[in-house]
Amino acid sequence: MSSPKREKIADLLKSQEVNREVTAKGWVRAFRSNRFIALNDGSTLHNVQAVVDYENTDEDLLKRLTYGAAVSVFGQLVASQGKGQSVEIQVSRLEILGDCNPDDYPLQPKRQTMEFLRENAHLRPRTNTFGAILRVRHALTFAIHKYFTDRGFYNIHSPIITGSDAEGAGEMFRVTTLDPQNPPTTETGAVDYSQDFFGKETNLTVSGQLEAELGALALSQVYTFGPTFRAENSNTSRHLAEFWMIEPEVAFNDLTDNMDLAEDFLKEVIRYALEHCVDDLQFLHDRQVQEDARKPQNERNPMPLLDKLKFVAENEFARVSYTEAVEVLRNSKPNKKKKFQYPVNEWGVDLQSEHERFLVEKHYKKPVILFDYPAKIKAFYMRLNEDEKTVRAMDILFPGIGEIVGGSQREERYEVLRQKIQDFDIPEESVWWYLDTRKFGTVPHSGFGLGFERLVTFVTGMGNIRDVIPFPRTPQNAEF
RNA sequence: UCUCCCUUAGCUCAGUUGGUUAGAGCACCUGACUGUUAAUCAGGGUGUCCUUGGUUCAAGUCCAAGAGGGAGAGCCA
Repeated sequence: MSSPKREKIADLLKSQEVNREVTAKGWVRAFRSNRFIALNDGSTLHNVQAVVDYENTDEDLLKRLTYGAAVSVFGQLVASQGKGQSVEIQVSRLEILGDCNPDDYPLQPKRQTMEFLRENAHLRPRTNTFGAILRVRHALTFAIHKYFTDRGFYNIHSPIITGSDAEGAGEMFRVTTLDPQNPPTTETGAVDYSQDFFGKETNLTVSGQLEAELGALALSQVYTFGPTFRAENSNTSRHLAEFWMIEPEVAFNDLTDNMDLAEDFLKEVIRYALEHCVDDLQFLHDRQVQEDARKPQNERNPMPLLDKLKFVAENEFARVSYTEAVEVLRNSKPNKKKKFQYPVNEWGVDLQSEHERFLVEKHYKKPVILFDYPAKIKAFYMRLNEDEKTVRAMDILFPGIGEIVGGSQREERYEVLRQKIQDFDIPEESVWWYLDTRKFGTVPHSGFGLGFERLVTFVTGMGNIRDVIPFPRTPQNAEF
């Protein structure tokens, strides 16, 4: 007798058509009363209840229905007699696909810390929390591609191995095939990279922006969505050594257009998640409320997850120039009472985390777009303003996350850019191709970078960025 | 890289002023019960108290160094 084709549990639970034979496969989440299997296959947060006729089932088989075991059930999909679910499967045939010895299995049907689950990153997708995160992460990935596709952007695949080290975005990982024990050397004793695979020094990319600009100056509207690598020794809940970045770049856009795009984009993908991840976000919302209840008042989230997401999706972001922000900070209570570790006294200082948090969480109480930063504290490629002191840069600051987007209008004037490259001590020959775009048919253009994991952290309400990527890469940790 | 905090059973945690034999819940094992929803009830403790050294009559507890983890800072997305 052949069983019907396996159906996803998400589909079975939605099914209006009962009293038919179905097959479900998944992992046991609970086995209650020697009778009820809570079965999960990751297609949804929810489990399907499979009811076993224990009186007519081999006792040894029932013993193998342990937490984590993989099973296949075949039987009638019927309306449930119990209260917790509308449908269930009356099992007529049960097969253990893979045993799971509970003595050795690290996961348990109870609260486990995210730190512990991180050490079991190979198994944590099987937990409710991590399953929900992975499904939301996927939905956001799709929403991003959809957003840009719907608006006529083209996805550009920027290189992962790069010969350019001019981006200035951070420390880079060297890519080489030379023998680390005994590399070829030049006459001066330095490593001779001309004998390396690419005939020069190469690194993993820290940003696809410069390449995206090349695309935008031909296709007008492009975006990258790829992995980036930073060898910074950053040990925080907001940094990864390997993360995914979205970098749209639009020809003919000025800084205001850029801010409009970034704000609309963020709201739209958050709305998409709210609409398409109802169960998972509700679960993460409840989870956060429970976690908050364990914390002291001052460490709790000021707004529960779903309210926070709706608030961001529905309200205008505050747009504040750097100059205004410095004024606000200078006259702020914590500054006057010397509560800031870094007091704000003069125009030109870089804003610290504590200042950004004050602006977002205390003063404006909503996402803030800061723009027109002092040229001295920003990258070489940003468009110099008429005051010659500020550049057309913008950062979007989110509550709890800090900087989620950093972007700018790019310097499109050849001579000005060339001067900036000199001022920043960047060897001109390493960016000749970038300068070429300003020599041949240059136009004003703008773009921004969004750290994907920071977005996922925000949308899922997780406290640590290492818990929104399947296998986090951080200093001293590349397990799995 | 800097500052602070943590490390006790498989997991989540308690452990008083340094004082006898190391504690709970969950998980697990044994049994009972069986339409349960974190099932329930009875019984069972499974331990290199992170490591090393020190103080002390006595260290899970105090001190020092190291390892691992976390939070914050810097850098940034």
